[in-house]
Amino acid sequence: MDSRSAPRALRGLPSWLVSQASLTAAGLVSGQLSRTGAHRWHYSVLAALHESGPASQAELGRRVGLDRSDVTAAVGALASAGQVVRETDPADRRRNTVRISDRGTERLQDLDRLVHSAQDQLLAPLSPAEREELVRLLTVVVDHHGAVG
Amino acid sequence: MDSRSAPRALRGLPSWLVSQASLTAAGLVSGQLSRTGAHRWHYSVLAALHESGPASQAELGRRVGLDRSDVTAAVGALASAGQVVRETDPADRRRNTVRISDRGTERLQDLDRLVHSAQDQLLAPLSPAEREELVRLLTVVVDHHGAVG
DNA sequence: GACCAATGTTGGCAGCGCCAACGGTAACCT
DNA sequence: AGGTTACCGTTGGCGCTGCCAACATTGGTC
Repeated sequence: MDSRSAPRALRGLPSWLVSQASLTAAGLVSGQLSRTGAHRWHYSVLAALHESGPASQAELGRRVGLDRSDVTAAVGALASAGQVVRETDPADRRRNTVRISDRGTERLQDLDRLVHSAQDQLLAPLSPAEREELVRLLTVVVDHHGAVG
Repeated sequence: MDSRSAPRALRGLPSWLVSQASLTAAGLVSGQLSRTGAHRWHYSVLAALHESGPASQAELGRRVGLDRSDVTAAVGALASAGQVVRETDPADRRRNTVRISDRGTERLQDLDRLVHSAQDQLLAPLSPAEREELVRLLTVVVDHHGAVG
């Protein structure tokens, strides 16, 4: 589609713009990650583990905004690939403690490069100052609804 | 989820922010529209027809960024509800000319109110100037990829 | 001990964007 | 005229996402 031909009623709509932007963003990120056969939650989960340390699956889901059921699948896949270790927490046998492995850390660095290059593609038409401002505004919006709604 | 607890690696990612924002935006819009049993493409299609006049389904799809197959379903539903009239173009019998009906125009006004109130909810934490700037930045990004990619 | 809450897992659902294929129609071109 | 190419609408399907319901297990609470 040539988005510039879209109705002004849509083009002026923040929800429509953000949805279109999200679509192209997802395409760019997936495009980059697919070069190594990775998916988006791959990166999210590894990044969360690397940054905030081991966690239960439920906790992990809260961090990155994934449903428990989806975390189960994600962690399962990562564990099969040896990028993550899953063992039941002896202190609370309901929990599975998940921690990132060395291989997972290496993997994360690869994905990091790919994801960031996708960001450059996405924000290509914006100046550095504009990119910063966009991130700021989106953060305000997301935080507001993450906390309130 | 409390998005403020998300890993900084994700929180700083434009693609992640835009995806989260899109998700809440879609939720807000759907929430509003669901009060009248409408969907998002309902509004898109009616708005496009109202603004740019009758069009074939393919043309309609190009305008609002919908696949031909999805336009078929959307127009079908709108036609059953009497909000749109679909008749084969005598000048080119491949085409279905779709035009908005009076009932469709009324309907559009209702949806317009609902959609705009959802925008207010979405942008609640932003000042008018910030809202304008966000729309501008998103428009630049969307236009760039709509034209290039 | 009885009750409630949290966890992980499985299975399913709906929306969205996308693609493939088909039959019907139109335009082009030699 | 015929053949090729391209467009159109329709149907059916696929994959990804986010979500919810159920269940069994385990922990905490009264």
